[in-house]
Amino acid sequence: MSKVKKQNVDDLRKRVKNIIEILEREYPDAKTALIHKNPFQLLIATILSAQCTDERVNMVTPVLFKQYPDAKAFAEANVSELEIIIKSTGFYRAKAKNIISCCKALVEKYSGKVPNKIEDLVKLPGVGRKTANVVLGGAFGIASGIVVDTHVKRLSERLGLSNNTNPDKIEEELMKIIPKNKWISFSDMLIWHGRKVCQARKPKCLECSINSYCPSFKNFT
DNA sequence: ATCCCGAGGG
DNA sequence: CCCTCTGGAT
Repeated sequence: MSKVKKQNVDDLRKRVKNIIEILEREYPDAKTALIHKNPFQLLIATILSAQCTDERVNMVTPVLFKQYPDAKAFAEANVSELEIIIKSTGFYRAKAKNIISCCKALVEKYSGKVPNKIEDLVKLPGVGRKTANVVLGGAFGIASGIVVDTHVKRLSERLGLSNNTNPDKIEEELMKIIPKNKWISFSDMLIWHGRKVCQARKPKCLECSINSYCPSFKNFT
């Protein structure tokens, strides 16, 4: 690694440390917005959350889990009945298909229990790194990586923490500059901040608590 | 019109 | 790398 690059990484680490300190005060109980601590329910809720708000996911999950309490029940579910229940979360056909095949795999390979290793989770149908990291962090408390969703992606770019567009590359870069004990809370804080302040369209830069650390501040004011 | 706590497939 | 899948909120 070149000297210049190492210096950049050190600067980034310092800047991230300050950003994290401010956000921790602003969002003291940053944790997953999906209300399920149970690994299985968190997994299903996270699959449902693609391109859809957590409020809407939390709207359907009570009836969903009453109807299908475990992986076995989902594995044997009727596709169109499942589709009707999750319709309001969008992408419902793909999600229903993914959830059923995911649960079939859980029943066959893991006797219905959610594995706690990222290599295993990512192999499940419909589960990518984002979903896997949410489940590992939210339900198992394991910092196996960093959740990169559209909010984390957008804020990382605006804050100058990563120049990449590929979520896997962004995760890789973030892991280098963020202390491991902040991996789980970091994404949640960015997601909260991304929804409340640093929105995609009209970011509220003037009321942003970390604007002095943001290279994009001038672009929006 | 445009965006939302994505993943699979070409 | 791109595209598609979907309803709902703003």
